Amino acid sequence: MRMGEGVEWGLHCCVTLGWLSDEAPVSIRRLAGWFDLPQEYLKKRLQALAKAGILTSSPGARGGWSLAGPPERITVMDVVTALEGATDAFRCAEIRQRGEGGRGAGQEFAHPCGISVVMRGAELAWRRELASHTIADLMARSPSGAARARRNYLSMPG
Amino acid sequence: MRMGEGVEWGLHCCVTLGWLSDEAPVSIRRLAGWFDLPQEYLKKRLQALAKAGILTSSPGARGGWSLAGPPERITVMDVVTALEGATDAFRCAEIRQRGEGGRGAGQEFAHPCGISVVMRGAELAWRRELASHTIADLMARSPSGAARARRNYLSMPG
DNA sequence: GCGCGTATACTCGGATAGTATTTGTCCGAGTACAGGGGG
DNA sequence: CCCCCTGTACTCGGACAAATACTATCCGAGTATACGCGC
Repeated sequence: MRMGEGVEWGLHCCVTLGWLSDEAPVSIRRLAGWFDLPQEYLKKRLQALAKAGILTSSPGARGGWSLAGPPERITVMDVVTALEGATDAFRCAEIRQRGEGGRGAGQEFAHPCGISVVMRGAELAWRRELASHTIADLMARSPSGAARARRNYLSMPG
Repeated sequence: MRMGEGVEWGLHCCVTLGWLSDEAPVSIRRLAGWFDLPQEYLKKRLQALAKAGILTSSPGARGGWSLAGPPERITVMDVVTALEGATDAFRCAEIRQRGEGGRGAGQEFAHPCGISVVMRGAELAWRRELASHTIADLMARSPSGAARARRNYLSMPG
């Protein structure tokens, strides 16, 4: 069970854009250059964030990406679900109903099976934890030099 | 981010074996038949559970699988980590240190980045939740008929 | 009855193939800005 | 001076290719039980 790399990319980009929210939008080229990421694929991930309403993109020259809202209102979970999808990691295939186990099925399967209940509960705890942190939190927690360095590089002309 | 199907299989098998712990070990053929699962692949997953010390297997005729310990002492998390590996779903690739961002690196990266801290915390909450439920819990929560039906089928000769 | 050989029913582990998902790249099209030339 | 036209720097979206998981199957080998056969 693995989470895509795009999540790390997306979160770092959100933090970065949070620091530069008072400036012009930042192009993919700049963001990819800062983190040394494949530009085209990063674009795809950011597009997913835009579709979820987390980022906005402006086309044309001097266009680029910026946060769609204040960093305090974007949670880590928002980013994760935008990039990884809203479906749970554990998907109950109801194997208890298949094969011989499902033959003489009575009321037996009216209730969801305990396994999926436990799994759902665990993912809920996970989501809750992710939802309790915002981009603003991440910005505040980062070393002070990081924001400055990024301003210099990413708002530099060229 | 998706969890392998083997987790559902493994948990159902553990519950089933818990119900049959007083009987002879159960063969793969029986288990696969009960849930209608691919026999050879199920075997692989159960072997992973055996390697983790959750199941024991006995070779030879009338051999098969059984729980290695009392169901109260096997947590759902034990099963999940045995099947999915112990590594976190989120793996921090430290992209903050790459590209232009890593050029003038000072003490900046001495502390782990806030993103991985948040992610780790969330997975911890997830694991904690999984660890709080045991196979015995799942057995108790299942409809009473299920245990009976399984005894009939799986301990039946042939 | 006892011992031996054989058939049977399992597991073990490696090798391999198929499929789905993730990651990465490419290209044509649209959009905004900037600058230059003609009116 | 103003308008249009073109070049440039972006994004959008689809199509495609590569890499990596995940799922599934196959096979030779080992091991314990069951059974029958000869002694």
